[in-house]
This record gives sequence, C-alpha cells and structure tokens, in this order.
Amino acid sequence: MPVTGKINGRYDPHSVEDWVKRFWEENRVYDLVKKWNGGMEKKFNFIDGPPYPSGDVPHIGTAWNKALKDVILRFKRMNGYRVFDKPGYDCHGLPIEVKVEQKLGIRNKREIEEKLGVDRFIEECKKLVYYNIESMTKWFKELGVFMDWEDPYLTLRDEYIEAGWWLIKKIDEQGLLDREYRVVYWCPRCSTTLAEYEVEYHELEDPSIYVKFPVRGRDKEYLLIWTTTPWTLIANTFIMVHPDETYVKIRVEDEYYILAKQRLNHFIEETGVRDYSVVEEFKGSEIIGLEYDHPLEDIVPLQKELKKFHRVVGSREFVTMYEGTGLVHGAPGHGFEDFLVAKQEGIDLIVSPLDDEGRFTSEAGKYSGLYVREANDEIIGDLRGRKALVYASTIKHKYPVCWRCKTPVVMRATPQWIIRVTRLKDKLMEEIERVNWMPDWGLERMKHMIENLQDWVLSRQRYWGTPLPIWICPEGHKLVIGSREELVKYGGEIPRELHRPWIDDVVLKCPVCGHEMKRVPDVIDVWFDSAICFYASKGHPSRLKIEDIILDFIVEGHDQIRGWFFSLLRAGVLGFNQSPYRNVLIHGFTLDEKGREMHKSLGNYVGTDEAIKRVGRDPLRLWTLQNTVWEDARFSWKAIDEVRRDLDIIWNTFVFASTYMNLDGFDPSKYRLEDYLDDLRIEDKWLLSRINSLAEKVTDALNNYRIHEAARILRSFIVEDVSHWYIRLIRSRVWVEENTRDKLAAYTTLYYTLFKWLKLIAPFTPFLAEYIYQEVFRRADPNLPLTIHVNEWPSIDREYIDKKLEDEMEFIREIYEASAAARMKAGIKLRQPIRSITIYSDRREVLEIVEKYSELIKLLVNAKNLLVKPVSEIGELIKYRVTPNYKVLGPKYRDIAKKLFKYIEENQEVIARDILANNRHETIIEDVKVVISKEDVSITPVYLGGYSVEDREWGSVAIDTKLSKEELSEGLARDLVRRIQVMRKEMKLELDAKIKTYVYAPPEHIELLKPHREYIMNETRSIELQFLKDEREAEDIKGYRKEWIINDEKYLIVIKESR
RNA sequence: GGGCCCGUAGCUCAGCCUGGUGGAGCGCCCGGCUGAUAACCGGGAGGUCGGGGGUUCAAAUCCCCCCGGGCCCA
Repeated sequence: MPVTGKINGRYDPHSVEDWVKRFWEENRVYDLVKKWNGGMEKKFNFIDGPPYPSGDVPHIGTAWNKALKDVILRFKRMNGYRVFDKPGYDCHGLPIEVKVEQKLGIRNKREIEEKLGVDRFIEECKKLVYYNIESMTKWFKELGVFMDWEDPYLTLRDEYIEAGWWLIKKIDEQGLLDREYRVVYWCPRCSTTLAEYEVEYHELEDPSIYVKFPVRGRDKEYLLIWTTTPWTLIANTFIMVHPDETYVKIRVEDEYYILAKQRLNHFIEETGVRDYSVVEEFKGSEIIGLEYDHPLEDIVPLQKELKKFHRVVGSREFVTMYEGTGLVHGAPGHGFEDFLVAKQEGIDLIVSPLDDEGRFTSEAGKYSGLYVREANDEIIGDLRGRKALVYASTIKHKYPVCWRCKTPVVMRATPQWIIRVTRLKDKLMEEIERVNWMPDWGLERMKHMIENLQDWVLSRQRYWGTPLPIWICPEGHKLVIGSREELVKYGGEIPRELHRPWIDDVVLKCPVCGHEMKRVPDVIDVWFDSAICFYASKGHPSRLKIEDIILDFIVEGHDQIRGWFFSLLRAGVLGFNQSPYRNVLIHGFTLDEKGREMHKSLGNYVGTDEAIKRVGRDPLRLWTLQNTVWEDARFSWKAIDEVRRDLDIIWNTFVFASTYMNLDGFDPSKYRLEDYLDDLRIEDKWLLSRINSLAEKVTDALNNYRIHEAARILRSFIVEDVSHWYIRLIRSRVWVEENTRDKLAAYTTLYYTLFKWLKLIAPFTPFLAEYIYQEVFRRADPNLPLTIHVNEWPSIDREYIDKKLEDEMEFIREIYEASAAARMKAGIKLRQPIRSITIYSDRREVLEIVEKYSELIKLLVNAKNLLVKPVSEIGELIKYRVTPNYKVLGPKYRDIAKKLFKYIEENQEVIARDILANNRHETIIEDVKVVISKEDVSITPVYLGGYSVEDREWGSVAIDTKLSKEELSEGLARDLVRRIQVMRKEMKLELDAKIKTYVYAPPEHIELLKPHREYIMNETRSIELQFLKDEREAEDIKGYRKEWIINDEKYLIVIKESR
C-alpha cells in the first residue's frame, strides 16, 4: 500500500539539484516533456532572442532572461499549449571577428586577407562560436531551462543564411533595396570602417579656428563659423543655423559678422575683439537661404562643384548654443549630422575627398596627397592669407580614435546598401500599436524611434557575416539571389558553404546582358540575422504558414527595444507586412549592489557559473524571478540569501507535513478530501480557500506575464499562511497518536494544498519541485506522471473559495497579535494559560467574528474564557486622567476659568471619552458655551491593576493578568512537557518512541504538576512518569539527564527510552 | 541635447495605475514559541517617501520644474 514519502534534514540546494539533474538525464525527462507537449492542441509560438556567443559563460542577467522564458514556457505547457521552445545563438558579427583577431595576433583588416587568408579566418570564427555555444548551453541547461538544446537555431547555418536571402530578395522586389552614400567612422591607418563600439574617445589637442564666409551679394558682410577640424572645410557644402534662436550682426572695424546672440560674449572673450557694436538682431530663420562664397574656392577644384549649394540652412537638432558661433559649417561627407541635414535639404552631392589612408585626393587641389590632420596648418595659413581667418588657437577635447591603433578616426562618406524602411513608416507605426507591450512604456519608446526612423544601413565591409546576396555585372545590372537554387539557375554553383570567401567565387551570368556577375563584397549587418529568426529558425519561409511565423510572445531586456524588438518589427513588416509578435515583455538589467553595471574590470562581475556554484540553481532562479520584471535589479549575495531562507521555510514545511503523514501511513488514495469535508475545521476550510484563491491569482498573473507578482505571492502563501499560521494551528491535531478523523482532515487538507502549491511553483523552482514531487507525492501515488513537469496546471476549485472566511481569519490574526502584545506588556508567556481575554469593540462584524470563532481564538491566545463587550465598558479597566492646559484655557475663558477647571476635574472620564471619540466636549458654565478640544487638555490613560490592554483601531483587547493556582499549574505542566520534548529530540528518538520519565522538582511544584500527570505523559509519550522528592534519587537513575530552571526553581529531568 | 525608466527605514525593495492614518524582509534592541529548529513569532527603535512648486478638503500616489542613477539615441 503506497504511503506518502518523506524528506528529511536541512535544505541543501546543490544536493537536491544534482539529484534532480541526474533524474532528468537518466529518464530523458526533457524528451518526455517534449513528446507529451507535442500532442497539445493549442499553440504557443515563442522565440528565444539569440544571445551573442562572444564569451563562454552567460552573464547573470542572461540567467534572469532565460529563467523568465522558462517560467512562461513551463506554465504554457502545463496549460496545454504546444510551445515552440527552440533556443538560438546570434553567431556572426564584428565582435567575434575582433576576438579572433586578438587571439591570432592580427592587427588590422588587411592582415586578414594578406597574412591569414579569409578562409582560415572564417574557420577560426566558427571554431570560437561553436566553443562558446557549447559552453553557454551547458550553463543554460544547468539552470534547468527546458528548451531544445540539442537543436538550437544558429544564424551561421546555410539554411539560415538562405532564409535571410529570401527576405533580401523580397525587399528588392518591393523596390526598397538601394545603394547610397553613408557617413562612417574610418581608421586611416587600418584602412577600414569602424563600428561605433570600435571607437573610443581620447583627449586630443586640435586647432580651434573662427572663419568668416562672405555673404554673396552683400558688401563686407560675413557668416562666422567655428571648427576644430579645418580639413573638413575643404568639403564644406553649407552652413547651418538654428531657426528659433536669436542672431546678431555685429560691426567690427568696417566689417559685419553674423553669429548667435548667445555666443557673442564667448566669441568676444576668446578672440579679444575690442571694438564692436551690435547693429542688428534677428531670428535665425531670417537668414535661411542666404548664399555665401567659400574662401578657398580658387585652390580647391571640388568647391566649384559645391558652389551651388553654398547657403544657410536651418537645423533645430544639430545647432546648439553651447559652443561655437551658432552657425555650423556643414560637410556632409564628414559628419553624420551634416549628412542628415544634406538629405533633408535635398543636397545630393556628398563629397569626401579622401582616400583609404586618409589623404586628400586630387579633388582637393593643392592639398592633394596630404594626410588630413597634417593639412590643417596649411589650410589655416591659406585662410589667413585670404583674410578669412578671424582667430586661431588650439583646444583640448574628446575625439574618437581607433580602439586598436589609437589613430584619430575620420568621418567618411562611403556607398552602402540600405533598406528604405522610411517608406514603411506609417505601416510600422500602425503595426507596433497593435502589439501588447508590458509595461506599456515600451510602446512609447518604440513610437519615438519610429517617429525618428532612418533607413536601415545593411552592408558591412567585413567577413564574418551573412553575405549580401547581390551580384553586379560590368554594365551595372543588379541581381538579388533568394536561395541556393537560384545560384544554379543563374549559372553559378553552390559553394561548399555560403560564407565568404567561398561565396565570393560564385560567378553568375547576367540575365539582362549576359556578362559575368560578381557578388558585392559586403556582408549584412548582424542585426539582420537576429531580426529574421521568427521565421528563419523554422526553415525557408516558402514552406511556412503564417501562424507558424507570427510570435505569441517574446521577452528581452530593455536595451533590445531599439535592438531586437525594433529589427524584428522591421523584418516582419518587410517580409510579411505585419508585426511578427503580439506580446512583448521587457525585463531589466542586473546591476551590482551599488546600481552599477557589472564589468569584469570593475571586479563586480558575477557569472551564472559562479552564482550556481555558490548558491544553487533554484535560489538563483527565484531571486531573479521575484524582481519586478521591467525594472533593473541590484544583485547581491545577501539578497539571494534571503530567498534561500524562504526556500528553507518551504523545505521545512514539506519536512513537517511529510514526516507526520509518513509516520501515520497516510495514503491519499484511501483518505480523500471529499470524504472528510464534514470533518474540516475552520482552519482547514480557510487553507483550502486560500490555496484556491492563490491558484487563481497566480494563474492570472502568469497569463498576464506578471511573473514577479506570481513569485511573490507563492512565497508569501507558504511562509505566512502555511508555515506561520496553519501549521501552528494543527500542531496539536497531528501529534495525536491514533488516526482520528480530525487528524486525517488536517492531512487531507495539507496534502491537497501542498500538492497544488508544488505544481504552481514548479515553473519557478523546477529542481526543488521535482525533488519533493518524487520523494513525497509520487511515493504516495505511483500512478502520477513520471515528472512534475508533465502535470496539468492546477485547477481552481472555486467551491472551496470563501472570501468572507479569509477576511475573518485575517481578523483573528489581528486579535492574536493584539493579545500577544498585551501578554508581553504583562510579562506572561504564551505557554501560560490565562483566565480570560476580553474584546471591547462596537463593530458588529468584530463581535460576530469573535463569537463565531471563540473556540479557535481561545486556543490561539491560550485563555480559558473569551468575552466581548462594547467599548463603553472599557471604563472598567481604564481611567482617564484629564488635566487642563492652563495656558490655553485660561485666556479663553477668563471669567469662568476657575469653575471650568473644577468642572474638568470632576468630569474627567466623560471629557476624555468625548475628546477621544469626537475631538470635542461641550458644556455650558454660567451661560457660557464651552468647547474643550484636544489642545485644551492633556489626557493620560491609567490602567487598573490585573489587566493588560492593547488598543487597535477596531477596539481593544484586555487580558486578565491575575493567575490562579489552577492556571499556574497548567502553565507549569506545559513548561515541563516542553523540556522533555527538547530532550527527546536531543536523544534523536523516533517520533513515536515511548519513554520513561523521572522528574525532580521542589515539593510545591510537584503538587502543582500532579493534576496534569495524564497530560504530561500523553504529550511526551511517557509510559511511566515519576515525580521525585529527592534530588539524589534522580541522580541514581540511568538515562538521559538534564538540569533545568523553571519559574526560578531547579528541576532535574531524566528520561530513558522504553523498548 | 532628446525619449523612456528608477529614486520610499541603515541595506534590498512593495505600495503609485484607480489620492484617504506609509509597509515587508535583512540588520539592531527586548521578549516569546517550538519533536519543522543553525528555523520561527511578537514588540521596539529607525522615514523631510530625492528636492521644489502646483491641483485637491486630502498627495509617496496626479501635474510641472529641478537633482541623482540607468537604458537607448543624438
């Protein structure tokens, strides 16, 4: 006959988790879950945002990320959803390339091709990626994340690349694929573009010059600009002004300069111009359109072409009043912002007269061949010679340099492939508003980004990435390839893999002119890879149905709003004309305990490996999960320790329940809750209501992805309701030896409640839940499924929910707490029974509850009698001393003051009560109406002897502190029992072991104890109890002996096991 | 410089959406309970709810400004 199993000892996360890990492996539990789940009707389409495998151990924040996903997937599985749980890795990109370069000691891009060869470089990238993936996967599995780790999607696979090509082709078919000049960081020494994170900012000294540009058609009138990069003046195209700011025209000698009013003082101070006068003031918008001449146009051929653009343009975003003159020289070939303004202004000539080494080309005329920074001095000299230089000095400022060779970078306009997503702005906006954002400010951020939408720069001049599937022939015809088959179709071959360099060798035949076509050398922005995973992880889109493609749910950190969420949206609209996701949850970052980001260099970095080793998997998971999902969390070992303590209580709760059920041979199939409904006590009904209310709340929270809320209420239920309250209430019931219906009612209640709770917590702490499931519940019922994780999500048995009872119990707890406080004031311990407890309250519901539950309350507060009285009768316990505040009352009632003071003296009680109840007491003294309020008197309560009173807002609780012989003797008996129990435990006796007990105590104590002989024997499972009058007698008895002080008297207790 | 998030006890954080006597855990002090026990419970001390202004009978909560931290952009 099956019996409830038991767990023992202290909670040790590692041994529990190691055991469960082995159990899962040996029984192939994930495969079982997958198989079980595969047959489900409803579908839950999720995708794991692929982490970037640049390291081998996931950051602790990634553990949170994966735990969140795991909770939702497990929850959905248990609710009958067939979940898509394929994880993935984002394998391509520059960070991997850089890691490999560092590993191989390669200093720049050219060395990759010249020294190593692209093929070997790619193999090294792959090797690194696979190594890191294997290691990261190990840690995700360690965390207990149930995803398909045997078959993740990898963006480096040919099928995945092909799926990407499909979308590029589709984009081209929509006419959105284009080539355009873009401004990029360029390292002149390494001869390569740099991504934003490949530049760092160093303090450099540069020229600081003020230059005047003559306004065309106006005599001696100049636009005044300031720059720290004189060499960019060669490509100057326009001048920017802030339309809303105030500008001035000043006269210096016989010339006129235009600059911002706010910058005038600074300009005067820096340049030392003494004699000037402001001759005119106007809004910036008034000079928009003003044309000017470039001072170097005679020696820079390029300027002849740019001449037609030389005018003042408006820009609110890029002109500030913090530096310079408020007029900004614009060179769209050398600056992101200048470039954007040029686009807005319809300027289509973007020039960047530099070669790959940062030297001027012939377009720059006399400067041709000079390295740009070295040309600065010569340019300044030429400006001076042409009287265009107003002032020159130097400045120390932060300037971007190459992170590897520390060479100052230049901005350079280069042709790049782009997707014209700006044309889809309205559709993107429409789609993003249909998504459910949690929290909803995610939508706000997203909309803000779409408002400021830019075209997507797709191409990168690198190696390790999805090759751009564009082939070009000498005639300039373009062919976009959408699959491997198309390579063959257009006269090529399928290379050994689709990566560079092999794909670069595929030569196609131009379908238009028949010439040979070569692939453009670029690879695709790595963001594009992860953007397409919603379909690419499932195969080629031609074989997919739309319902497999649109995701039900995704969750990532808030940095991914701009990152993955945004690129997914763009890819979804480009490929399928809709948002690829329906519900988005945003989670926070894991910072260190001071709120700083974790960095290995700061020494505050914590990896998932370290956390698992130090605290265990479930404590780590539960800590992450109880943090407010969308807020940043501060990690500390102490914080995890607190979670760990909660898990200790949870463990102890199951130890308690399982120990007694096991001892009593409790078989849940034989003793069923339905058969004990009539035997349930108040506390049983209450717990049944609580667990079902809890199940309802947890289900609702998880359905709405409020994961932290679910975690918190699951914790507080077991700690507050079960451990601290219910178990305290049923302790005496389960200590009874016989299997009474009363005890079995408690067991069935507890069994039902704990099993339900265990299933609710299973998604959060899958190891602990599995262990207890196996060791306790599956032993009680071997027909249960092999693993807890294929159990159905607990039902909500609404017939057990009784909100009124829950509220009432809440109030009983308040009474208990008030009486405990009253006891403490009087110095009477809870073990000591008291004669009576009296509740004073005028609230009807209070009186009802107290009467209805009087037995329970008496038991809880350990009192013989329970009385309820109206508040007015508390006067029997309390007298109020009311003394007039002479300084206040005196001046107010000058003439009747003496009589008033006498009146107060004589009517203290009624005055006090009125003021306490209504804050005023009124009377008439010698025809004068008197109003006494709180400020007029001081009120001190005086409690009568023999009672201890505790006030609450709903009334007062008074306990009778006078102890009779009867109560004292009962208290003494309980004290004795307690000592004997401690000794039993110290002897490590079995719970049901019988003992013989010998007690030496002072004769008057023995007299008090004698009436409770039965009780003591029963409680301590003694088959014999002897009271000894002589201390030496006790010393002669063999057994476990211990000396105690009880109520200031010496006791000697000896017990021995009776076999 | 912009958008968004966060700021509550010594520490970690609920409460804010929907205004009504400021809470929990940890730490500290005092007391207690206990065959779950290296656990637990009660009480106490500890708060300009980041600062300022406004709306309101009433603001931690709603609005505006500022300060500090974070994310993303520029």
